[in-house]
Amino acid sequence: MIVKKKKIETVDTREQLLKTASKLFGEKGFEAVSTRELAKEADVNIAMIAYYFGSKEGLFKAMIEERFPKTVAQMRNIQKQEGSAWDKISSVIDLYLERIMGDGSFHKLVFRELSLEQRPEHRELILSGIEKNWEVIKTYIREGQENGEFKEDIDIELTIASVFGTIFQLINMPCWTIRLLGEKEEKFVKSEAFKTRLKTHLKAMMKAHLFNEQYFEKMTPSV
Amino acid sequence: MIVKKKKIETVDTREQLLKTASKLFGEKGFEAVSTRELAKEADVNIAMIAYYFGSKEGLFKAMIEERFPKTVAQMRNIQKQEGSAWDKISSVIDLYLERIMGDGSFHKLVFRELSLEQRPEHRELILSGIEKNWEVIKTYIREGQENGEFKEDIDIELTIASVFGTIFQLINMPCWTIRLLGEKEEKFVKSEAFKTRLKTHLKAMMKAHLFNEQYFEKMTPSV
DNA sequence: AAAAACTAATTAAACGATTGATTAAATTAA
DNA sequence: TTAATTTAATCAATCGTTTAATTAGTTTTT
Repeated sequence: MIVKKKKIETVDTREQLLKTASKLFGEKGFEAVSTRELAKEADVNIAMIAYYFGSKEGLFKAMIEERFPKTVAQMRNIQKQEGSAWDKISSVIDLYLERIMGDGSFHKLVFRELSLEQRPEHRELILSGIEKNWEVIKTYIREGQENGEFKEDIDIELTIASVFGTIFQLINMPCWTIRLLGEKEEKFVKSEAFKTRLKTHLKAMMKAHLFNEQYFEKMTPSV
Repeated sequence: MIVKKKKIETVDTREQLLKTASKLFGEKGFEAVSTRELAKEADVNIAMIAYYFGSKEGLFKAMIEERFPKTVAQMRNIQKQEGSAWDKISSVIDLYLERIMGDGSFHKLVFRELSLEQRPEHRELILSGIEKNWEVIKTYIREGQENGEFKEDIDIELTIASVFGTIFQLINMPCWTIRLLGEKEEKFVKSEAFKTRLKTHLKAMMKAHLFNEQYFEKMTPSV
């Protein structure tokens, strides 16, 4: 009988490490954060990293693995939704933006890791975690093409890249964004005003790009 | 009379360090590359880093500073060019894609640095180096709006973010790109076939997004 | 023209500091 | 009592940097 014998409600320590890891790795990068700094920020003893995760890299890996399941669940809800293909795509954009803007440093970390030629096993972990995100959009663009809502000659994959690319460019590099917009403070990028502006732009651009002309003229722009 | 007194034909060492730094920092990130590894790859003694650049960070800084002047010069040529606003934007997209795809790891490095909350003085250095790039596009979109070629209600700044975001998403994270496209090898992202595909998509999307309908109907799609 | 003096470039070795990881002892809660 | 958790101290390895000595090309002196 394999059972956990003791179950103390400490809870915190492990969770604190995961939370702090997400924050610091996102802000500074994996190698730039020392285990001592991480433990101190989490208010936990250094040895706890090895105790719970085996190593610094184990902590990194665990953090990635335990974050993704949430996002997949959210995507499922959209798939059940009724409505036009455009309505669904619009919902995906909304959901994705809410999620990313609510947790900036984790997504910074994720996409920074994909740009590095290190730790291929981590990249694989991440890719399989985010694959669902673009598969959903792909499905809806196809759906829109089949019922004549969208143009036939759309490069679906690169269109997906444009959606995600726009978001990440703006959210993951706030210093670039405020410079582009002539804003003063980086926190502007996290504001509701900016979120709305980004949604408006993305949807306007995607409408122009995706819709067939006859459909487009019939539409009442909703934004 | 200010003259170089001694001129030994060593030359290489300094340049080798800059070149290797661009490559390794781009591939692995600044902190992940040790001075020993860098010196070995450059086939140069470690002490040469301090000798020419003062420190590892000095090397990083010098590398950034000495790379940007080239790109600014290229931009100037486009500004002289005659033609419609769209022609100019099209040229900027072409030029920018050629440049980035010809030197992947430097641009990886640049935009990774912008996503980090470290070394603010480096970020400032980079931002002032790339500011010209988007200012040019901004000018041309305005030009197109003024002569009726483009729509009036375009979010110019976020449109720029979409152009750069699309490119960086695809070029800086090749593992993501080949997964999205169902390709096998990462070198596909550097191929001429992919470059053409990306240009086609970007221009098609921007045409739909920017052009006024009446202009758009008159146009003969050139791609 | 040869020798000496000079100087920039390069080297191998070592510096102290910090890294990620581990230990054995102490503490905690069931 | 017992096992899970936490602690402080320490490990060897590696980090970025510095040093003192050497090489090689240039200039000056003889």
